[in-house]
Amino acid sequence: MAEQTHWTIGELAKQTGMTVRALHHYDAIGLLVPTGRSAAGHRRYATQDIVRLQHIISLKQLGFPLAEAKTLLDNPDFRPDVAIRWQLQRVTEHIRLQEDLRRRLEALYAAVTTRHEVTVDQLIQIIEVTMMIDKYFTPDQLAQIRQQADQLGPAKIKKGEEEWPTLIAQVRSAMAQGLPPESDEVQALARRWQALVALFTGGHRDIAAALERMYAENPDRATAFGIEDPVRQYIGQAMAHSRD
Amino acid sequence: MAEQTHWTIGELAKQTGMTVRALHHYDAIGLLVPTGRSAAGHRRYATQDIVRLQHIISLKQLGFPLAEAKTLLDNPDFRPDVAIRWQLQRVTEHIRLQEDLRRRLEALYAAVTTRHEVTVDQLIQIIEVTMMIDKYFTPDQLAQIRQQADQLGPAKIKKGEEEWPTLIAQVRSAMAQGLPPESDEVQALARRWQALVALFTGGHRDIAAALERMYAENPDRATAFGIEDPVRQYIGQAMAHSRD
DNA sequence: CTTGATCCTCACGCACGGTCAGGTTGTACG
DNA sequence: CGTACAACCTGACCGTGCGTGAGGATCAAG
Repeated sequence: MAEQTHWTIGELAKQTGMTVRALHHYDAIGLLVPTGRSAAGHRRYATQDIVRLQHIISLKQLGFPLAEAKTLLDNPDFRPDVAIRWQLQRVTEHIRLQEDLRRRLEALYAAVTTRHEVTVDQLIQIIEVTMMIDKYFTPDQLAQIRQQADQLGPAKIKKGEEEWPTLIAQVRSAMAQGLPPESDEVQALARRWQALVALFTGGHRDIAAALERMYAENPDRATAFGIEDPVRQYIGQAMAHSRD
Repeated sequence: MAEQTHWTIGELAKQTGMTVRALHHYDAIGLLVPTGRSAAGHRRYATQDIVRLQHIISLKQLGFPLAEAKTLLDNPDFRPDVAIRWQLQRVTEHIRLQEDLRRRLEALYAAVTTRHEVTVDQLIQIIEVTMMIDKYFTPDQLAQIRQQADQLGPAKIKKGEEEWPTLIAQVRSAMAQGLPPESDEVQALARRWQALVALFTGGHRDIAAALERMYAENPDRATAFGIEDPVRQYIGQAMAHSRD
């Protein structure tokens, strides 16, 4: 019962869990060229080929590209620690990006499931809003906003949201009547406006500023919320006056 | 100064930050076919094309494949929440796999940097050991092992590791003398063996069992550590006897 | 009319094999 | 010795999302 000294490609595949096609590929790119061939051209793998294949599989499982596995295995004077650290950095960076993505998808999923029967157009709207939010607010600020929302609770949030249309209508009406921003009536509206903003921003000045910047730079979005540019500028002047 | 109503491919690319080549590609796969062409065959993009491109970019940033973006944009009656949840699952699963990878790479990096001047062959050895460890121990068990290592501190670990060769040599010598496993001398060795194992396993029976199984199923690895199969079986009998 | 920028259509390349297609060899059985 | 059937061979296209030319036509400005 002599030990087997060479194997066919199918035997090797079965032993190692690779596919025959993969081994063909490794042969084609010079990563694992079998030691011999039979008279009819069938690949014959010897012990050293098996060892090398094990090495290849190990490196592959660590996410190394095949080309780099080849480099490593062909130059024994390579610095493994450098290679590993490099690979580690690649993977870490990749994970960071994917986690950003997951956060966005989760925010999106939450936004979509609170409404029902969302159309694709609405979905795109929501995507663009969440993207924009990521652009204008820092992660810190987002965390503060969430915290403030938790403190308020759903009921108060709903009440606050419902107050907006009324307030905007009143501002628009004041503007139509030609009332100056400094007038007592408009100043009262400006105070209510600021209070409502503070309700959601938790009183953080920087968050309110980022919000203002977002609406200023994206008038379309503001209009979608009911605030046309003139309205925004009008109430902006009134609030600026009250700050003096 | 009339509003522009159509754009060339270059203008669109500059506006949206895409490359001309990408827009060619989207045209080729039918994802974004320009509304018109000039007499000479140059692509002319109209307003609705810009809107659609914005949508495409949004979906792409969420990691949707282009084919799926096409499906979504072409069937307005698609269920967005389903699509998002599906995408979320894909991303989550992907992150999980990448994190497994990172854990392995970190363990590997730690193992490599504690030695110096690691050759590729040694690297492969280490990779195979860490892979095997992941196979035989549950994450829980690995955490317990790490905890035990932290409790011991580097000095005691080193001392324990240095004790192994001596002990193995004594066992081998006892075996060569033909001492039965039940003899007092061998029983003493077995007790020291168990104590040494317990030092690293923190006394957890399941971890010791997994370790035993790992060595039993990978005699090569055991031999590399200095424990040939006969030695392992001999001391195994001695320990089994002492358990009765 | 010339020039330089922009546009067009092929067509290959990348990583890692999956998946046929069409043909040859190896091996076990009768 | 013939016949199956399994296993092997090479060659080629496919998917993902474009990058990167090649080689030629068109556009806008001077």
